[in-house]
Amino acid sequence: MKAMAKAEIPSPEELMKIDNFLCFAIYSANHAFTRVYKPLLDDLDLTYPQYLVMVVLWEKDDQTVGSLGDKLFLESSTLTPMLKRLEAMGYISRVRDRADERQVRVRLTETGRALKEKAGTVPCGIIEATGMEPAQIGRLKEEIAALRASLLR
Amino acid sequence: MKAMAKAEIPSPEELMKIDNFLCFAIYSANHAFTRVYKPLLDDLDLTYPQYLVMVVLWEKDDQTVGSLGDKLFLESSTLTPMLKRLEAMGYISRVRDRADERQVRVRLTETGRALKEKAGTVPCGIIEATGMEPAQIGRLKEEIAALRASLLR
DNA sequence: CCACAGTAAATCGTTCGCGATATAATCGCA
DNA sequence: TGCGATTATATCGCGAACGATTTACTGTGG
Repeated sequence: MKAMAKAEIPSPEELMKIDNFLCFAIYSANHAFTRVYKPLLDDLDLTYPQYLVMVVLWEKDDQTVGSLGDKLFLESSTLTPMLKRLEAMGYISRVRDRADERQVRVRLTETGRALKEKAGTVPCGIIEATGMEPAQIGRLKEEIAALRASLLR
Repeated sequence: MKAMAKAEIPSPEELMKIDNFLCFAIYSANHAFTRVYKPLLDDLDLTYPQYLVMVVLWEKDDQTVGSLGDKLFLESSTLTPMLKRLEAMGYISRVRDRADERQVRVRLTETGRALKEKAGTVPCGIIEATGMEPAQIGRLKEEIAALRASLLR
């Protein structure tokens, strides 16, 4: 056996190996998720980031761009073009708020709302691909969310 | 208290909430890492993905595009433009292999090699930003690497 | 009432990331 | 030998993602 799993301080050499990078594990796992999602989302004509936007809207309809950005940790410079594509596909509408014309209200269309049913099987497919138990998934998710909070602090 | 943390099967409703998505935790943590890296890498004139390429080369110089892609889980369509930028910056050279002209050998320049010293403090800055202990980081990294393996299976 | 600070989206330019495809070199085998 | 299959990289088009900036609206103090 090669590592005694003592609480040793990692040497600078070890610190510089890509396979010891937590960030790289996350970076590459993120790409892996994207690839797993691809075939599942092709049916819905959604990309993975677009799907995340739809999930947020299915959870709560009629949100501003800013509110979506807060939940997804994305900037308006990312969201605006994405939302325009979703609008062009007929899944959402984008309308200036009458009361505050600075804001744009993003709403599901009937088609967009209906898509939720069709997407119902997607999470199962993903869970299966992880090869993990729901409880384990939940635990890992919490740890990573906590990490994210630290990083954004 | 709202959740008894029993090993219940999550309801379809719960499954469709973005904050319960493991993939979203990873997606957003990845963006968070990118933002933390930005100021640390600005000194080196590297983007975060470029930095990862350099790390792999510092670990082992003189690799083919394919070998880099295997280690970073990236396609040539992603790497080729990135490597051209690193070459234009003077950090690497790209030369066709004499023995097998299909391959391109990527090598560090003197400048590129020297950059490793300057980058020495980066991992510490990142570890600090995670707010985690090295052992904890290692454990989490392993879990996510295992997840990645499952997803790519 | 109005200049001005603040806020919300949109726009622009750059870099990543991929799939599909193209190009070019090598390999296998008849 | 030579030709079809395979392999390695490059190219292209598209969709994220961001920082910096712009545009347009709101809200406030004088």
